[in-house]
Amino acid sequence: MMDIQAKLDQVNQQLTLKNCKLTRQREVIVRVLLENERDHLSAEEVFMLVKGKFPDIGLATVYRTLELLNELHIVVKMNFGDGVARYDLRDDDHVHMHHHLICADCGSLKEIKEDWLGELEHRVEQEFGFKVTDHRLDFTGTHLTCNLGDQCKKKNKVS
Amino acid sequence: MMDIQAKLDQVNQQLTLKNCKLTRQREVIVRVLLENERDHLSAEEVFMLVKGKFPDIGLATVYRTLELLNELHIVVKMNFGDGVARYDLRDDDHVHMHHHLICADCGSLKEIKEDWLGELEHRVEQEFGFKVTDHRLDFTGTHLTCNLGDQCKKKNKVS
DNA sequence: TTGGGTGCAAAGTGTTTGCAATTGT
DNA sequence: ACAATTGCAAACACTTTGCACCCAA
Repeated sequence: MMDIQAKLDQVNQQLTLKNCKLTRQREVIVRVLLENERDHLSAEEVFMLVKGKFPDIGLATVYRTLELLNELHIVVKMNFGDGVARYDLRDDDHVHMHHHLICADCGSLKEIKEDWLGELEHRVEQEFGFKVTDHRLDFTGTHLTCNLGDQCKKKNKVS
Repeated sequence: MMDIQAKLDQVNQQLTLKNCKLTRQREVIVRVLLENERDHLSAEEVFMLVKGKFPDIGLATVYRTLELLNELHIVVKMNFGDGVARYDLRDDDHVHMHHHLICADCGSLKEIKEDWLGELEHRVEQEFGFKVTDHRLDFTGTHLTCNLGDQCKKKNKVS
């Protein structure tokens, strides 16, 4: 996990390359993403969190910034099928997406940080002449110790 | 691949269990899905195709039917991140979803019918105490022989 | 016959866009 | 200074819902 200033410098550098500016709004958004690396925040959630630090921000700015950060490969835009896009800061050392365990009972989401697909990607390249640049692997099911209750997000259940 | 009447009977049987009726609209929708098993149709696409055989159908009926068929596990509802849900008739012999190759150049989508994840699912169960009931595996990249042109759907490109 | 199903139009989502005002470099 | 960026509101695209009428069992 990088420290905040280093990350901001890195972001600023990438923005500059694209003739873009590091505004206060964008800075706050990056900070919020950094402070919530564990979650997969939706634009609306980012908006709420950012509003705490910068009340005048508009939702459109959040969408525009997240889209921009996605193009710069600073965040990954994901979609778990619940109708909202979710955004994650991209690790520098992990080119590939993490895998996910989605609990059908409580809707919770766990990340697996390892990359389990190296071999399969090789196989795809061999058998199908398809050069893989990214992948996505989600498992749906139930974790046996599912603690329904406070954390239960059944309403947000995927698919 | 089942014949049409057999599939309709099977659907009818499942509908009956849920106190639902096999209406003409529902029958036409199932026929359309059966005739386009290779594609991953969106609701709108199903609507267009159904309209050819049953011009008076309403879009809402298509959505309601696809949702119903999804609940009955007759179709799978998928989401490739392009903002539309897509629906596929579920194979009887393949419990799990197929895997997908999504070409970043032309947006085309190829299916891999094999299940490559048996071992990984076992590992998830062991290491995380998570019972997998379904999964999803998509690879993004480019196929070397990408024929841009007629088939190019870049506009619909995922993510 | 009657409860489930339908079409239509209106209402909901989540997201994008046009524009005048504002801001970072 | 001036292009990039912002907030707002309106526009969008996809999907869901309320309701009076309709039809399959």
